[in-house]
Amino acid sequence: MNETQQKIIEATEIEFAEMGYGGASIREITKRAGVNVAAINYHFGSKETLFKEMVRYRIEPINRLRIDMLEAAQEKSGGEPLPLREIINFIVRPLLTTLINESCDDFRFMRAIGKSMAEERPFMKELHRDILKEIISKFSKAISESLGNPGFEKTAYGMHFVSCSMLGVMMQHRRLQFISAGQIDLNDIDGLVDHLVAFITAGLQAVSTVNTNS
Amino acid sequence: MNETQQKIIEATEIEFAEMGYGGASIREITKRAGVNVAAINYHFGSKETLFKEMVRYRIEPINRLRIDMLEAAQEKSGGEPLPLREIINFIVRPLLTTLINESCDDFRFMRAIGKSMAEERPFMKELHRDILKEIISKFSKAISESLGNPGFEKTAYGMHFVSCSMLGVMMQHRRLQFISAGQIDLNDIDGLVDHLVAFITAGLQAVSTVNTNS
DNA sequence: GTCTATAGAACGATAGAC
DNA sequence: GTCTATCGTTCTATAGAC
Repeated sequence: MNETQQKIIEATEIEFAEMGYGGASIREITKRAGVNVAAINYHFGSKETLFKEMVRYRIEPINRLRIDMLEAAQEKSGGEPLPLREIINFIVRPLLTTLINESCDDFRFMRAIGKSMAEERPFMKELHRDILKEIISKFSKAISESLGNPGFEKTAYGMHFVSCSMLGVMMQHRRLQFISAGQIDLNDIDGLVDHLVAFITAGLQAVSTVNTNS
Repeated sequence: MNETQQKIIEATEIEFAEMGYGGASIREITKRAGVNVAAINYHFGSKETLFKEMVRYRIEPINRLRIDMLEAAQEKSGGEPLPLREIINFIVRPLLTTLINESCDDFRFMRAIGKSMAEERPFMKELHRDILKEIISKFSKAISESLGNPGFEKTAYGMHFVSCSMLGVMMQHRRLQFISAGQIDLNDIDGLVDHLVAFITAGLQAVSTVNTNS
């Protein structure tokens, strides 16, 4: 990827995070990137493929990291189920350490990826289904085993809430500053990861043992 | 609100849920509602005020319910802190029972409200700040007391994760069907509420006692 | 590979007839 | 209150000069 393409991707992230897919225009993106209007169609083919490229470009390294960490730990444990907290850490930490980057103080990586996951346009839903397939199957198996196979329904609710929490955290990150009256540093990755891992781990354990009266 | 306005609001919810604010056009909305293009500007003034009206129209009854339930329980307890699970139930149950309506099988209420909360346009952020002010202050006080006042940072992280989880659940509701391979009924409000309340309550308790090494 | 110019369609909003 | 017609703008995409 050359310098022009990098500048376009960066401008796309900002524009997408702020305006959504429908509100982001290639004219604004090229203006922000300081390149010509025709550059997007030349380098990426269309608005749609530009946004798909941008999402892949950010998500795929994260998922590779997650799977590597999970498989390394599984190999080391010799087939024994891993502690739940460790698995959740493999999901959360690569995401937040990659997407919160101090050199980018607007958190545009996070916000853009969050927006893309909330996007209902078919081409985006297909993209995410494709990107998340492997990670969902591997992690839900590991989590289910760690919880002692609590059953299909509880595992499904649990996995759902895990992904919902992370989506919310990505989309709403800057609200932490508002909600904490400025006392929490948005760049404190370890603080956020530690608290979020604790939240999700305990939540998941509770879901797997919830007593439904039905 | 007359019949024409109702039809416009309903069409706006669908269009907004699927396309976002930037992608939704008043032409598509009026076409879907079966009314004339000029009807939106006549009845609502502009695209912006139409979307604001729609959000208020759905959220305000929910927040009134939540606050009534909280204050009734507080009066009954005579100033004693309420059990955490009960408070979380007051936040979650009115939201999901109001937004999941069997007569509306596309879950457009939920998805539209979720999208509106993820919207970064200033007029939407202001609207939500205004709508959520009272509820955040009352519930964060109740939650903090119920947890034994764990300190500012932990309360802030906790409240943040509560709202993030609910936002994700609103936006991603239909993924439950995919993630459960069709085994979970999307209209099973009690099942969803029971599991989500368990998840959030346990998560919040864990956050309030997390041991950060910093 | 980068530009200008423009085609062709869709946009929000409104004026004015009925 | 509801319509048609239309203004002025902006959109994605591309053709063709350099």
